[in-house]
Amino acid sequence: MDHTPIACSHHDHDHCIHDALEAARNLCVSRGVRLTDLRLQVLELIWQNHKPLGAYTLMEMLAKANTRRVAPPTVYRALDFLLEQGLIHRINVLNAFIGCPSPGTKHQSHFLICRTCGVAIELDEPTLNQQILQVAKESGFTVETQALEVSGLCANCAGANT
Amino acid sequence: MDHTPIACSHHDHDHCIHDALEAARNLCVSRGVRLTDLRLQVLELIWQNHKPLGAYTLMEMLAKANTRRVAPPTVYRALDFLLEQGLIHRINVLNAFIGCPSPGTKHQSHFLICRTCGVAIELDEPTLNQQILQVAKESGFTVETQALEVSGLCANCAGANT
DNA sequence: GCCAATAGGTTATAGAGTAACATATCTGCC
DNA sequence: GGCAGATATGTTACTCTATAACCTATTGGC
Ligand SMILES: [Zn+2]
Ligand SMILES: [Zn+2]
Ligand SMILES: [Zn+2]
Ligand SMILES: [Zn+2]
Repeated sequence: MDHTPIACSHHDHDHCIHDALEAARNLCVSRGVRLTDLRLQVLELIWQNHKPLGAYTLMEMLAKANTRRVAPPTVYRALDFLLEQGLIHRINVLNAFIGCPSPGTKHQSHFLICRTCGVAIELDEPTLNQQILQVAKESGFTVETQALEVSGLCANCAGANT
Repeated sequence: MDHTPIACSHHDHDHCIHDALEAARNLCVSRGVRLTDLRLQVLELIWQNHKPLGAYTLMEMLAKANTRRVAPPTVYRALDFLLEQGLIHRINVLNAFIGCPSPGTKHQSHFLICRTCGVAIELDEPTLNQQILQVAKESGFTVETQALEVSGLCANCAGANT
């Protein structure tokens, strides 16, 4: 069974970017929130590839793209907005941010993270979510957010070593 | 079904501390590594309760306990040692560290974290681990480490609100 | 006792994130 | 259009977390 994630495959990534920005625009319109130039630009930079980017990396990228310098609070506010709207996720173990391929649908933050190439693959496994909720319930715990961060080697990078 | 975790129950916590330090001593002896005064003291401080503590909080506690000031690298080196030996876990979402109740047995880092009282409950659910490995395998991903951090309200804190 | 290895001390700095306040931009209303 | 309140961004300064680099002390085998 070969379910190689798109992030690890050769693919038309312009398509990923386009879809993500389109979905973001639609969501923000439907919610009546403002996807400003800055927010859109940060989202676009995050989607440059399937690897999580740190806030300060994004700052540098913004500085190069914009000529103008951007201070930390500016980029963090944009990131906060994108997080609130579910357009990106935060990868705690990396202090970094990555675009969500399915914003709008309520879901948790479950990732496979390759330590070699840096790709982060978002999982969509309702049964995993269910089992986590079940385990928490047995301890009388009320779940608000989940973060599953699995680190290791993606299919490409594991294959390269054999 | 009431499986209230020990961390959320009234319990003889001296017993928790004693067991943890005893287990640590035994493990380090059997592995031929040195559980120095500093490392033991840091581990003991971490075990003061069932709440993750930050490195700088530990530094302050050390300073008070020791009279001598301790600089960041000192405490981080002790933490690195304890992490390597599996005596503590790192809670990424909090940038904090917590004692492991079952060191020596190879296992992953799965926690329920209460946002109100700060308690972190370590899960021991082999089936959850298995399911995560299965999901990763389907993506061709080689798992090295897992970090599941579920945030919400523990049984005590959820109950207090009703 | 001596040497190599390991652990800890010290200083400085990098990296991540926020508080507080000023300015600009947008939106709805007159 | 012009105004007022709300929202968004700019700016400065700072806190918290973590590590690099180098030096000294301690340990354990020979
Ligand atoms: Zn893509
Ligand atoms: Zn990879
Ligand atoms: Zn206890
Ligand atoms: Zn609680």
